[in-house]
Amino acid sequence: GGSNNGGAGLVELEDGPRVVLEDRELWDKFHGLTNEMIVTKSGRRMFPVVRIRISGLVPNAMYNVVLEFVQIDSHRWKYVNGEWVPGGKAECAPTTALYIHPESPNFGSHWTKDIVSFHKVKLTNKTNGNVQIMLHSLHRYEPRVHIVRVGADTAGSPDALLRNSRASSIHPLPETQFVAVTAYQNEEVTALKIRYNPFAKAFLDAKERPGLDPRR
Amino acid sequence: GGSNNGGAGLVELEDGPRVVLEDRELWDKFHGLTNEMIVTKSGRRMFPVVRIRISGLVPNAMYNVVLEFVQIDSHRWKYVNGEWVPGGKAECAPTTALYIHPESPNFGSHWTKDIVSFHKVKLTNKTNGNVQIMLHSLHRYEPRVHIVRVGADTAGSPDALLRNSRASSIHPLPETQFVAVTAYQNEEVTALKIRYNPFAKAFLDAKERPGLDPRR
DNA sequence: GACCTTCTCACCTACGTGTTAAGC
DNA sequence: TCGCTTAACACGTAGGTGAGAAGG
Repeated sequence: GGSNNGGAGLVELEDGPRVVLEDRELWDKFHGLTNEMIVTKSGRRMFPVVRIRISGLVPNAMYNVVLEFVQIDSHRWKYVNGEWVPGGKAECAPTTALYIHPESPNFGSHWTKDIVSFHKVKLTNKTNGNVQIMLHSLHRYEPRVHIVRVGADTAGSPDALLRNSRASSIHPLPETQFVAVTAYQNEEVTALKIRYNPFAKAFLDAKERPGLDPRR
Repeated sequence: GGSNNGGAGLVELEDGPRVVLEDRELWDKFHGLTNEMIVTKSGRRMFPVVRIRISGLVPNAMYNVVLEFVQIDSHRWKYVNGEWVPGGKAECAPTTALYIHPESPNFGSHWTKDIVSFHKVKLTNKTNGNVQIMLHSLHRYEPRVHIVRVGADTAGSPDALLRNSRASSIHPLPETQFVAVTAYQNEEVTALKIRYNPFAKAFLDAKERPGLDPRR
């Protein structure tokens, strides 16, 4: 802690966990277009991947790190004439979707020593009994990170852990907001996904090679 | 606990963690031939995979689960005329190799709710700075499982954790003993590896299809 | 030469992409 | 019809096999 240091020129002015989003430039590219994330029955990974740098934890204390998906509003959205517009009232109640980082629980020193990546989280539109995140297609979401202190005698469901708010901090990631879709609507978003996601390289080749590739 | 129950017909007669090896039939096939495990510079997975079922943990307590590779004797071994025979004295001091299960640390309830698999452990003969297990080729090893109780204020190196033996239990897995090799010596071992490891299916096809495959 | 190690290779497993056509 | 969802598909990434040739 450092809040009672008398303010002697310290950079850290606040106590408690701090979270910084990685790949900000990439996220901003998508956010500027209104980002979309595919949801499928079997679950789809996110791209870009939510990756964060954490600091301000007690090294020897134990924490869970949780990614939450908050439904931003109660509207259903439509993509018409190149822009997203709100439709009627939402037909479904906003649900809380929680993804516990698979390295949880772990020591503060573990979470802060390296970038924490949520590349394994999968988004779905079906209520699988799995560990996947169920979202409503054509609704908007904002990912948030929760850092929850746990002890060797603290157990219970993820929800119970989050409600124990005295030992929990919340870190919104507004740059990672997105609309859940079953198929991409904005072709500029599709182009960005293909350009930067290595798993979509097959489609990048088809579009970029003619004219740019000096081979042959 | 159950050691002071007066022996009223209970199955569990002892306190503390219990470990049972999975895939016993498969392991016994290899053990009967004297099992071999490949070591490479970049690290090689084990096959069969060490998979265990754990019980007898305190659900809300925190544990590390560790796989240790104990050099059985100080001899160097040779494969001559179809059998393994001890050579001269060992030229290298027996080392202790520890692999902390990647889900560590975790609650007792986590470790006991499902099979714990060590499929990601990699064996090497080079001192990489990595998390890989360094073994001496042509020496014999016995894998052992350590279950180490840890608290939110317990930190330190893996070795330090193991030496804190008051909160640690050791579970030898004699059926998983093997000779570390850079190339298989016993062709019967090779045949078993090909037969049961899905990643070696290419070689299974080449050997089993002619005469057995009704296609064509 | 005999023995052991290293490297490259074809051939797998496993699964992450957007596309496309069909379904509703 | 139109809008949205689903499933099959081709084509990638990523990496686990023993074989076999080459090296020491």
